[in-house]
Order: sequence, then C-alpha cells, then structure tokens
Amino acid sequence: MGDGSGKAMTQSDWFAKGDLVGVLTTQPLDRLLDYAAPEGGCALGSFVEVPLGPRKVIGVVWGAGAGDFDRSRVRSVSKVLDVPPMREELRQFLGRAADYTLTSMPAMLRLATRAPGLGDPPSMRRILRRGDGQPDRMTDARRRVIEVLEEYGGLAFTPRELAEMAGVTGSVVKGLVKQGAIREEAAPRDLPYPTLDPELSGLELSPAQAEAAEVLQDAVRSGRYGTTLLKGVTGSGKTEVYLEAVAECLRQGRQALVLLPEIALTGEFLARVERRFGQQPTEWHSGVTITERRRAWKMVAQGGANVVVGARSSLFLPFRDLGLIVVDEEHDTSYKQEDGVLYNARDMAVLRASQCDAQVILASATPSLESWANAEAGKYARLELASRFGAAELPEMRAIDMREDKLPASRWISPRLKQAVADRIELGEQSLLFLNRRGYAPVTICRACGHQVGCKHCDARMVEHRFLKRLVCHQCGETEPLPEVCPSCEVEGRMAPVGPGVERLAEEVVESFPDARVAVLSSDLFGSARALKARIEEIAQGGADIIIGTQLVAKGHNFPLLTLVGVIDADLGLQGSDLRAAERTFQLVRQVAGRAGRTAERKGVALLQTYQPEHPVIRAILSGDEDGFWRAEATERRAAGVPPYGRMAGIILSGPDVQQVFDLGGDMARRDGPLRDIGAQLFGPAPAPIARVRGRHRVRLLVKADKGAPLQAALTRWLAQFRLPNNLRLAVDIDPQSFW
DNA sequence: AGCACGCCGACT
DNA sequence: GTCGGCGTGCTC
Repeated sequence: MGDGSGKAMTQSDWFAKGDLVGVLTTQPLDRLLDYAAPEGGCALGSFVEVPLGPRKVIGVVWGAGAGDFDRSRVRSVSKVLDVPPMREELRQFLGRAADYTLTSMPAMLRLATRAPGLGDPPSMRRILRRGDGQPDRMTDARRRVIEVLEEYGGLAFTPRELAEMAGVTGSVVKGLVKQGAIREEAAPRDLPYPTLDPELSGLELSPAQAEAAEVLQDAVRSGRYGTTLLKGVTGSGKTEVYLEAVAECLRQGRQALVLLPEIALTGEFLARVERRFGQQPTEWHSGVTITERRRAWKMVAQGGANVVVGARSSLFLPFRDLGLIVVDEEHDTSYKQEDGVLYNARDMAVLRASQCDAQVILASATPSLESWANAEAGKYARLELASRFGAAELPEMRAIDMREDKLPASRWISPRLKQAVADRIELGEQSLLFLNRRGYAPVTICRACGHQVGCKHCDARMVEHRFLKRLVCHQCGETEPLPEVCPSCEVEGRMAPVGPGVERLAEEVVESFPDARVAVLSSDLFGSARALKARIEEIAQGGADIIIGTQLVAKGHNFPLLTLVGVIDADLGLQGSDLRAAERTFQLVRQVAGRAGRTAERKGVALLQTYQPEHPVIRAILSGDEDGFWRAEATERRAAGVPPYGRMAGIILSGPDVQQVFDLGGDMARRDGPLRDIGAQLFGPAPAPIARVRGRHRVRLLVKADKGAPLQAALTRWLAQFRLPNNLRLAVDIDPQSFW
C-alpha cells in the first residue's frame, strides 16, 4: 500500500543509461520494479514503457532501483514517453492520497494516467495551405477555395474545414492539392487550447460580490496553500465571484481547475466561462472523446491548457503549475463515489492544493457539515454571499401539512399545491414538482398474496418504469418485463404499483392539467447526456409549463421562468437511521427551492408537502435558520463521535457465498487487536445497506475512532492478518458517506 | 491485470 | 491417453 509519501527522496533526479531505476507501473504489483535506464537516460518522474513478462506497460520512474532483484534478470526500460516527467508535487500527492484512502499505488497511478495512447508518438493530421502552383483550369468552386485560403492569409485548414468554408465538396480540394495549388503539411493533432484572457472585463459585480472576489484574489496572490468556504444562496452569484479568483490565478501565470459534479458540466457553465474569458475552458469528464482526452492531458502537462473544468478525476491531471482549485457544489454526494478508488474529491482537492501551494475554494449554497465544521474550527476561511445578485430573493417557503389533506389513494398532489400550479399557468410562469424517485412506482405488490417483487441479484425492490414497460433494479440495472402473474402465488392480474415515482406523478399532473405542457426530467428518460442537456435548455426557455423532476434538477440548472417549486415528499430521506439523511434532505430541498424565483421581477414560492411539519429539519428549511440547523446537527454528531468529530472507516466484504462472507467478517471482528490498540471500536459484521448486489453478498464492518487516532495505520495492521480467498473481495471506505 | 503452470475430472 | 476446468504464482 501507499509508499510514495513522506520518505525523503535522496537520489538525484537523473539516471544515466544502465542505472537501476525503480518503476511504478499501473499493474497491480504493489511495489516498485527495478529496470535499467535506457539509452539516453531518464529522469525522476519520467513516464516510461517497460517490458513486463510478455507485455509492455506504462509506468513512472519513482526513484532509484532497490537493487534487490537478480541483476542479470533486470530488463531495460523500452522507451521514455514524449511527455513531461511527473512532477514531484503529483508524485507526493498520489502517495499521500494512497496512504489516506488505503489504496495501492498502482491504482492511484491509474487515476493519473487516464489518457489513452500516452505512449504513442504525437499524432499528426494533414493540414492544407496555399501552394505555389496554379490550377490548370479555374472554376467557380476552385476560385472559392483559393479565396478562402487567401482571405485568411497564412492560416492552414483541415481538408474538411476548407471544403466547408468554401462551400465545395472534398474532391475540389483534392484536385487542387494534386495540381500543387494547395500544399499539404503534417501538423500535430494535440494543439494547445486557446488562452483564456483574465483581462476581458467580466460581468458587473455587486458590492458584496466584489468584496468577496477581492478576498479570494488576495489569497490566490499569496501563492500559498489555503482553503476558503464560499457560501452563498442559489443565485447569489458565487460563480462570478470564483471566476474572478480564476482570473487572478491566470494573471499569476498559473493554471486553474474548476471541479463540478459530473451532471452539472453543462454547456451553460462553459458558456459562462467563455463570456468571462473569451474562450471555452478545457473539459475533462467521461463524455470527452478519446482524442480530446489525450490532447487535454498533454496540454495540461505542457501548460497549453490554463483553465480546466472537469469532474472529480481531473484532480489527477499532470498540471504544470496549479494555482487554484474550485470545488463547486462541494456538498454534492457524487464527489464521493467509486472510480475503482474510493475517494472524496473535496478532500483530495485540499490535499493536492496543499502539495502544490494552491488555493482551494469550496463553493456551495448548502455546505457539507464537514466543511462547515472546518470553517468553524478555523481551518478554512469563510466567505458568505448573503444577498442575491440583483433584486431577486430566496423564495418564500411554506409547509403543506399533509395530515390536513386526506388525499385519495394514488394521488400525491394536495389541493393547495394544485391551486398554486394552476395560478402559475394562468400567469404564464413555470412550476416545478420535485420528487426524488425515478420510474413509475417504487414497489410492485401482489394484491392477492402481498408479495413484493424484488431483484433476483440484489436485496432491492424492482421499480416499475412504465416508460420502458419493464421493472428495473436501481441497484444493478437488471430489468424484467412487467409480470402478469404473481411470481409467488401465481395468481393472475393482481399485480399493482404502490407509491409514486416521477412517471406516475406525471400521469396525475396530465389528468389535472390536461392543457399544460408537462416535461419529466429524470436521468433514465434520456438516451444521452446531450439529449438531456438539449431538453433542459429547451425547458429553461419556456418549453414547458410544469416540470417534474428528480434530484437532477437540483444541480446547477437555471430556469428563469420558474416561480413555484412543489416538493412532493419533503419527508423522503428523513426516515431511516442514516445520520446524514437530515443533512442531505436539508441540502436537497434548499437547493430545489432555490430554483424558484431567480429573476428580479418574479418572486418565487416553494411549497413543501410534509407529514411532519414539526420535524427539526423541515423547520430549519422553512425558517432559513441554517446555522441553527448546522449547530444542532453538529451537536448530535459530536455526541455520537462520528464525522466530522470522529473518524470512521467502512469495510465491505463481498462474495458469492453468504456463509463464507459472514465467516470471514466474524473472524475479522474477533481479531481486532490492532484496532483496539488505538482505542477504535469495531461494529459488525452486519449485512451491508444493500445486502446483495449483482449476486454477491455484502457484509459490512464499521470502525470508529477518535479524531486524532492513526486510523489508517491501524487498519493496515489489522487487515494484514487476513488472507482472503480468491472469490472474496474487500473494500475499505475511509470517511464513508453513510454510517449505520 | 494478464499469462503460464499445474493438478484433477470427462471425453475422443 | 489428452483436453480443459480454473486455483496459484509471477512479472524487474
């Protein structure tokens, strides 16, 4: 496990031909391998290709060779890749991240080399310029092509660009090339990105924004590490403020990274950056094409990309001089997810910044309790943008006590909410009905025997998706046709949907408002991210009267015509024993409510349907007493000794055989000496929150330790005692999102 | 991760 | 006899 960390590097930075070097590969060999430096030598940090068995693999020169491998069997580095060596800052970061998350170094390196074709020679493409020759015969089409080339002076074009600009087919261009009127050249495909210009004047900032921007710019100018929690309600103009910090970073000649939850990486955001800096930033996320990924990776390394906007994996890019990391929507739970490695992008951003003397800005309307606590403790600076940009205010928020409205079965919209929606339609304004449940109905039950249809491979219920005409498991994606006959009692025609999903809610809306234009925004209803984006843009422009959405709509989309938000089930998420449920509900509902009334002219209203209006979370949402809510949460967590006031780690064991998995879990629980040594407590084994996923049974152990305890070291010693059978898997999750 | 090696059961 | 299942171990 992680060994790249604190150890002082004593060796030189250059290795001459034949010197032994220690190479870290992306293969799951959790140690360095000795190789001989190649002809021409290599540097500390060089990206190399090395022979490993019958294959060639990519690695990084991590230090001098250990010399503990039979010298006669040591092979030579095949080649040094034509990319800048990995900087010490990134090597240290990977090492510390490995130590923190208990991840192997090869797995960390994989995150940092997620660009295909790194070993390939620079890819070239054909470009065309005006040549010396003349065409044999001048035609209209040929003249247009030559005019384009001459109009743009010395510029070169790809064949397709040129044909398109001249309005001719490719064969005209080809003919001119053959006759020498156009010259062909080879140019590298991986070109630098256009430079973003910090001096392009930004939007007018309000005094409050300007003041906050000034503080952040001072921090960036310091050239040192520091983290600032930038808190501001939706629409307060956080983005404009942190873009000014980005501008200052560019003035310092350093690179900036803006992290967004993947779903918020929209054209809208890129357009905002372009409006401020005159050019679009470099994108890095799962939707970027292979060639563009390689270009982005290389240009980030060479300094040919000065602003990157990306998903969490962009934290592992080889920046040449990273001066600022913005984590937008820092509370978003999608920052903590499996990428093969369990890490929280927010924490890793802070870690990387501290390695490279960069500033971090954590931006959110509803910060995570962790960040709130760090700010309280003085570890983070705090900036608050209270007033909204322009005259728009936070929507008025009211509860609808559902106990007073006896709704008929299979109806979810109370008369009061219905009336509010009708009023908006009258005014030509939009309403959003929020329900955080995809599909038609969360449960399918047999009215004859009471059987609920579950997934064959998981301990999750199958969710009816009427749109797909199938039942879907939201855990593993398994689908099956809607059953006519009960799988349990075999009675026919008694299967019935129970409870609402967005599709079913849409049915009720269409019945109630037959003339309204209704749009359902749920991630599963769109084939591609692009189709979804296009639909959202269309709706934002007024392409719907009523929007029905899942949590998707809470993430960064602006709906200027929206003035009413109805939260169908504000209680959803309050049940259960997940300690973070309250926090998440608070954040989600506040965010959704923040969608309403974002313009100066229209004041928004948010109506929360609830069966427990006296619940502290609901009351905090309604009263807007956020600090009160956080303090109450903090008190509870401190008492329970859980994050951020204690440390936790989740251990998930999984395997095909329940008994075997539980046996190992039990064995691990018995031999917990190394954990007891640091005063940590061990809970479990217990079935994991989803006890079976894709046919694998999952058992969870939970370790709880004091804030200052050396948790990772103890976990390492504890886990070293066990050798797990091949078919069992073990995953360690430091700082798990849910702990119960 | 691949890939070879090797040690048992079911065939041509 | 040998084909092939995948458990175990190695790769500098």
